[in-house]
Amino acid sequence: MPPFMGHRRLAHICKIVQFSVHRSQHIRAIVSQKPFVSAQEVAERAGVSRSAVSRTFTPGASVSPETRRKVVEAAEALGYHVNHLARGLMRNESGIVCLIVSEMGTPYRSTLIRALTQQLQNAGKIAMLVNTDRSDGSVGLALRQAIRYRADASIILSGMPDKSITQLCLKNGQRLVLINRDDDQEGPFRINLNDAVAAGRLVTAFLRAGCRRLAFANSEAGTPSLMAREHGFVAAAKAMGLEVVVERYGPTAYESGRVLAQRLLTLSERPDAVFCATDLIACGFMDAARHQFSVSIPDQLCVAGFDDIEQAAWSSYELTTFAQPVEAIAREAVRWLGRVDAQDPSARDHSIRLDADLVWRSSIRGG
Amino acid sequence: MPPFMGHRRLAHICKIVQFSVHRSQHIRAIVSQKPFVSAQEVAERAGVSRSAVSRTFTPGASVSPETRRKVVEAAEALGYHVNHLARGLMRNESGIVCLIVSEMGTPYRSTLIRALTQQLQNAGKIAMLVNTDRSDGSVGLALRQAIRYRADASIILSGMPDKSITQLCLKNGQRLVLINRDDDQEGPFRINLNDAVAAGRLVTAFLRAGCRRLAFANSEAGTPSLMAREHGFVAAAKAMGLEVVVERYGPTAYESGRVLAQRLLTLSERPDAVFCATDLIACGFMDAARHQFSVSIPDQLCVAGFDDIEQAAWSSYELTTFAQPVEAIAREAVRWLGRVDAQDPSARDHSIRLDADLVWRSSIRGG
DNA sequence: GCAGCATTTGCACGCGCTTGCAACAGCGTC
DNA sequence: GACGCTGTTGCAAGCGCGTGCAAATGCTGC
Repeated sequence: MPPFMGHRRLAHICKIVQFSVHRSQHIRAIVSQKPFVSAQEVAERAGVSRSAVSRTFTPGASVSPETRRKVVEAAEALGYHVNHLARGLMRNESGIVCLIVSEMGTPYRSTLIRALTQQLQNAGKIAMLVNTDRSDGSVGLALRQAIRYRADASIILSGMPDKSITQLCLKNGQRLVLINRDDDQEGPFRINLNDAVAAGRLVTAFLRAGCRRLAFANSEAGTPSLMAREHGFVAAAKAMGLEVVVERYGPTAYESGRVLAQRLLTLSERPDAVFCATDLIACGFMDAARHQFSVSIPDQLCVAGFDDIEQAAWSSYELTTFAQPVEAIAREAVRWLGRVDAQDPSARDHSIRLDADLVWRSSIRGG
Repeated sequence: MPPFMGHRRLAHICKIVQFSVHRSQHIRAIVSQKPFVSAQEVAERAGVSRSAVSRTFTPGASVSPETRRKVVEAAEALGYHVNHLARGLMRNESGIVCLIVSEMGTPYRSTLIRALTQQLQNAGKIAMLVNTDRSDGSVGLALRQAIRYRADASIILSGMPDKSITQLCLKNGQRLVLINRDDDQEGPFRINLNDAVAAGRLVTAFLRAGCRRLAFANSEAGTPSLMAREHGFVAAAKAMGLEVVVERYGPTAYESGRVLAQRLLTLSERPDAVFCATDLIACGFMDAARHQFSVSIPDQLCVAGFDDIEQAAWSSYELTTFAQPVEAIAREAVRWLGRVDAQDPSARDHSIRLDADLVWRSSIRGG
């Protein structure tokens, strides 16, 4: 059985010909040159040893200005680029950080991805993106993929890994960051928001606007952060002596907001204030409320959301909402990765909570 | 000067101790175990040679069922994962595909990224994400990064690389895919839409709705695809004997749509049909038209967009628009990558055009 | 029992890179 | 002039893996 051989591999063999002659004679005819230039070739051209080349491209290594100049010159001429695969192999540090995320088409997720890639690049790292929209065990699969590529760390934006997989990662020297995955696992670095606190503050805002019949519109996803918002809201309302009508439906999306509006606005006692677990839900809710039930916002109904996606600021919505501190989240995540590289022993298990500031717009009276 | 040494490297040295004894005595005290298990260890545990392990994880290699079983068992127990860095080094094929994109927070871009990552994963590849929001030469930088990681290919969703950089990539054996970057460069695979044709069809739609005073709202980005829409629209209108008022402003974003509305709706001869180069622009335009100028859509003004982002379907907009065939784009891109892997010689330079279907919603009368 | 064959296995080399070590060059000092 | 010191360079080992080749193994048929 002829062994598999990609064409790029073939190209490469042209060099092996020095050692085993009888191969490659017909092969040489097919492909003329090997695709990448190696440090070896740069070294030859510059008239120095291969290690000199290596050192030239290693910050902090000891090279004389003269050799460096010769090397850089040769590298430039040949179009040489350090092979990060090989470098990662030696250094045992690939510079790759794996981003594990589902529903990356949604506004909040994509904004976070943008911020993370940006910050990672600033820190000299590079993002690898794994889509986990498919099956449910896919976070585990994604982490395995990360391990295969020897990613220095994985940042999980959606879903939850099994504890066993988490352990596998940590044992393999992978750093793990969980964003908004409120969890008690030891080991990973956890970034969360003060969801409950924020939600609580909103009750006062609603009261001040004169609302009395509060409702909470949630999805059925049951994510810890979504549930924290719900519980925080309900608890704070109860503390004020108010009941909250809680409705949950479907995925965390626009369409669900519409359905939730249908349910909540057809109640005999129609709510006059709704806190939607997410801006996306809020947009759907507002659209249905206005166009289907002719409810005037904020006159007859006050609405708030969470995330502060771009659309919340659009003048069709003018949604009062809590802003995800996206930049701060990304900064903290990347900063932790850097810190851990420096000093391992402590600081392994860590967790922070950030605040989500309320952004006032006109979907709530007063303000 | 003490050479730089990451902690993970230190961990590794614990094995070297077998060869050079006098090192690492104090090091061993610091870190106890090396992070990753290698094929060597699996081989030892399974009682076979290292090559047997390698072959077990190489599809199509010759291994007896018995050895395979032993190897898989040992690998499972040890938590072994093939090192794709090393594999990529040998095979000269990393499995990495680089996605180069700016403004990845916008709906259209993020949807495309989602589709691409999904398809790539299905094809056994993995996406590396490079954010080029920063400087302007950053596409070149991004491509260099792709070369450093020996990505099998780069897919460019935004910006345009210099011809020199393109050549560098191709010379280095990198495949290149340009999406919606209408260009005449040889070498890269180019996926484009029939922008002009689509834009032309819209003129008829506007006429059928009884519109006579046409306008085109564009950004100042000057992207080939945006300009193609503009020119296609203007040309088709001219063929019908109609002039088009063209206005351009700012980046391709919601805010620009608002400004464009301000400009176009304050004209003495106010247009009764506007084609916005992008859905995002259209949303801004509609919002300003309605809330600022109290224009009723579609009664007094017909609006169309391009992309069919999720928000276009929201009931605040109900925007008639051209759908980017996102899934088809992703499929074609990935398919081409696969094809090229198989047979290099021909098919290097290739280009396809896909159709953008018109999605009818209520922002144009009739339909 | 042995030649002939197909299948499996181990050896050894090399992918491109980093880095410890030793050798070496240059230079000031006693 | 010998010595020590600092800064630079080449050597060679090795990161974890794939794979050609040859040796080994198992099997069939005479």
